[in-house]
Amino acid sequence: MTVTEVPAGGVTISAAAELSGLTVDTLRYYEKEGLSLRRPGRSASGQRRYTEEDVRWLGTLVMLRRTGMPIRDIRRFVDLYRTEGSEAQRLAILEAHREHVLEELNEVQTHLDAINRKITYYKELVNG
Amino acid sequence: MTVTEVPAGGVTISAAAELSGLTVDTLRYYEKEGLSLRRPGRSASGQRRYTEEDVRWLGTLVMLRRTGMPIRDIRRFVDLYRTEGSEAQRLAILEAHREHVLEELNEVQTHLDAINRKITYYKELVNG
DNA sequence: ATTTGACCTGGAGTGCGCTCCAGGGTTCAT
DNA sequence: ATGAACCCTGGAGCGCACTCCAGGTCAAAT
Repeated sequence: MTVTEVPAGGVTISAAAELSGLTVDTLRYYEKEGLSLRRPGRSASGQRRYTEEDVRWLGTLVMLRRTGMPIRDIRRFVDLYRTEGSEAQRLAILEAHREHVLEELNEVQTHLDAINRKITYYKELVNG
Repeated sequence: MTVTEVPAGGVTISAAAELSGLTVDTLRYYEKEGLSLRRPGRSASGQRRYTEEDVRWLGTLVMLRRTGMPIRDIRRFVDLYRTEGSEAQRLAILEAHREHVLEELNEVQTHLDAINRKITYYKELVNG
């Protein structure tokens, strides 16, 4: 099932979880924390139904989380998303976040270089 | 003060903290958690004195932590370090960790690409 | 009719990695 | 010799991001 295969009536929370790579619990947690762009609709009996757009938004949340943005900051971003004419601010947040991620990557890369040197050293020690 | 400027008698915990980029509390915490290669020596009055080697080891800890290795795994690594003839196992752990870090970097890079696309989109929206 | 299984809510619990604190001793410049 | 600044220990506390649980509703299959 790909994200484009969301039926008209929307999918259940467990399907949305699978599509997004999150867990059912995490989806409900994110919603509680105000990270949903809009609360997903509900079936007649009160169960969540995620539209394609909802599922795409989950992808955005994953993108931000997995690059290390804290929940608190994502909430600020989402709040802007709900505000008309906030495009410039959203852009600013994304650019600041990108800088942050690049610094992170840089630092990790530096430490990775050190790990590689250590590996080379051990390889010579063990095999050489 | 660089790592090569550690005097013969060793430096205090606060100096070691500055040299390693960790906090005094973290140094004591790591020691408690068994991450010290050897417990640092003590002054006559019982204060820790870090030698140059101690400080270099802190650098190794930082390298592993900042690339995401959990305390628990680092402890296993340190235990091997204290075991003679464990070089092959140490190498294996480092290589496994490198793979893990590379996967991490890859995933973050993928999400970063998505962020960049979003930034481009907003830039056109805002300026264009 | 009842069993199964997915869903619901509110709230408690967990694991991690620190971080802080109380209460006490030591070192050092003035 | 006194006050500020540093160090010690054991243990409590914290922030984060989930994760789990109890107790309940509901729909569909048997």
